[in-house]
Amino acid sequence: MPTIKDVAREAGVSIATVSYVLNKKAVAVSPETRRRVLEAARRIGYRANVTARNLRSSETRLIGYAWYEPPPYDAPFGRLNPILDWFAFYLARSAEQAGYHLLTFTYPPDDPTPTYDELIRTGRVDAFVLTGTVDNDPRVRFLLDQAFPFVSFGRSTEAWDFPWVDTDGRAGVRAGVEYLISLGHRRIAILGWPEDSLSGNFRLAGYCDAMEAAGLPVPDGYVLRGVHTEQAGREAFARWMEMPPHERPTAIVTVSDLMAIGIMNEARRQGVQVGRDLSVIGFDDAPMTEYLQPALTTLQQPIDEIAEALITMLEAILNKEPPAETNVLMPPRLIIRESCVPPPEQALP
Amino acid sequence: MPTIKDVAREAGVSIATVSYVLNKKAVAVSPETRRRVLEAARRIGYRANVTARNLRSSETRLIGYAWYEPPPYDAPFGRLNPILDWFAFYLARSAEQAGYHLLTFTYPPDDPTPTYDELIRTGRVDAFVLTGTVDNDPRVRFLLDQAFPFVSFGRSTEAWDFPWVDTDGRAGVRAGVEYLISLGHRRIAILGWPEDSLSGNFRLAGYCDAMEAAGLPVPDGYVLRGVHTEQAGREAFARWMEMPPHERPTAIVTVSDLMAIGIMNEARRQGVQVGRDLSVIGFDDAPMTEYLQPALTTLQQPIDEIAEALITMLEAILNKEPPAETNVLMPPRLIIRESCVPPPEQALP
DNA sequence: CAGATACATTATATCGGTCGAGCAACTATA
DNA sequence: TATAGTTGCTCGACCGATATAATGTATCTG
Repeated sequence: MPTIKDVAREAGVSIATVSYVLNKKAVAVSPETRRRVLEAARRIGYRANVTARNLRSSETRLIGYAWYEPPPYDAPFGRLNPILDWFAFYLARSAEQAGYHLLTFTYPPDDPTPTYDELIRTGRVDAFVLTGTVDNDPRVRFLLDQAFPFVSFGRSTEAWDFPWVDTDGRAGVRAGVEYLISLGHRRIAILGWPEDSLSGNFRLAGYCDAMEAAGLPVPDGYVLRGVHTEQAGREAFARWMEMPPHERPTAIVTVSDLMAIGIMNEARRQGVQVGRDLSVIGFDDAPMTEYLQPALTTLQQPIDEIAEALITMLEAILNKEPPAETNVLMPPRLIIRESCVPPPEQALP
Repeated sequence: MPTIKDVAREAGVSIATVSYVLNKKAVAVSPETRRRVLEAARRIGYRANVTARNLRSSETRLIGYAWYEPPPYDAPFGRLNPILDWFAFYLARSAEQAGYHLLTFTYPPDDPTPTYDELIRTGRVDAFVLTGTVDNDPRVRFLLDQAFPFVSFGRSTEAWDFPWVDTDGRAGVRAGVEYLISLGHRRIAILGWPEDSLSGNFRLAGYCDAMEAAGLPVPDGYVLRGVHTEQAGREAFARWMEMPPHERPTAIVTVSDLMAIGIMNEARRQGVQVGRDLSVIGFDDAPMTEYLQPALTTLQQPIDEIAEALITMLEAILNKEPPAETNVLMPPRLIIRESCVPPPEQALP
């Protein structure tokens, strides 16, 4: 590969001049010299070596992004992560527009900090983007502690002040419930995540908002919680079916497509036809959900916009400018498909 | 961050000695000095700066891996890429074990070479891993031309000699068809990809292998082709339903889960019950396919092993050792679920 | 015409490592 | 005892950029 020396020799100037011309800094260079340098650089196909540049400027122009460690390959429910693959794509693209690249790495799920620590100490990256943050997240704690630049897709412990962008699950679920209400539903139930799930609780709050605003009752048993599995969806549906017909929900909101699928599957097994007798809303717009029978109405996270907002935020931080905003909520998009219909005349069979 | 100078000062030796100790090179260092250096490095938490090391050794320890450019976010069928997200994870993990990291980047789908060229010329990466290679792939051509190190998940033009690992789609589909034959099927059809698809043709060849080996006829109309959409699956099924009942296939093999879903959806629409009246096999084991009704029997690509094999290959290439093998086929795993059953007594309704 | 000023360009230190060459001090050999 | 070889460590070039300080040259001023 040609170096700056080759360009200098070719153009008959010093390497400093070449550097000035190519970096268009505020140093006077005669038009003739500039032309000669540019021409020489073009001719020999010169491109500045990033490693050398990075060493000099003590940066890397690399943003660390960790994959989730998936459960063992054949674990049930293990291979469902419908959002993050695309998120990484949009993140990479936004980063490139800002002159950065993504360095993707993995870490053992039990203890992430040594991996982050090593990347910091060896000067591998300039910053991190976190995903899937939870309450009391050890990565957030560690990076805050180290005062190392990062942004996060997702919130964490409320008292911690750090830059994040998150899907507004509360507003999203609220919009979903309002949509059901607009279809005529009054008996709407929700299947959430366990109580220790931050985002699960936000989404649940959105349900409560909408029900309260519409003056609809939330009877005992309408709010169920379960882990992120298809099985949990089946079980929740079975529980609702145990209620007397005139008390059963006519519509169900969930916090994930996977759980919505469980509900749909169990409903079919029990002879309840989703999209006719029952309405269901998922969350995530996972691949394939549009091909379910009926196609699933769901809340799509605006991961493209989230990625862009995160990079904008990170850029400001790395340039030591004050970021415009450091806590951004993005409303999900309600993707209307076939699984929601007006409630049937009489209660469920 | 502490540098090698800090360690040298702390230990009372020269930076060269520190370097020798820490890199355990074959240079004589007294046990006492070694101890002092190690102790000093430990005490101040020294880790060698990778940028400096890389500049000196003119390498980056980074492997470039490009994402597919997905179609616009809301394009139909656009967000289906069930394999590559996990592949990237396994690739990153294998790379880390070999002392490398993954640099992920994107490129405009119409012209990938400038992006690859830029990464090469700026010395951003040491090598590339390609995925989704096609016949006459411009990236393969370009990298071969530049003699830049790379390995590929997937084959390309047969005459080109380059290192690749691929799923043995032929063996996989053959195994799938043999499984159907073992269930008692004799009228087995296949839905493949258009003729210009390399992997589609390999998979089709596996179908022919199995049918021929079992002495089963392949009547006109049993081999259909279509693009990678759910719609293509629906259309293929409709075509088969136009055949006289006693000629219709009792089992269908496909080259992708998405097309299998199309077949299942159209079958349901026409009152044919998959998993009772008809057997269907997919390809990929996409997320969610296990929750379809019936759960889809499919061929799972061993992407974890493929990623590992690719990195092993690449490591040898980068160390300028002759790689053990440069063309490796990995058989897919047949994931048996509910969509395949013995053929019904009489022909399809 | 000396001296100041602006402009254009170059020399060189620097970033933080690696590694070949070289130098003491000590041991082995003739 | 002189020479050669070994061991243990240091010096300094080098990787390829960037940026500061210095230098050379032309122009302007008094």
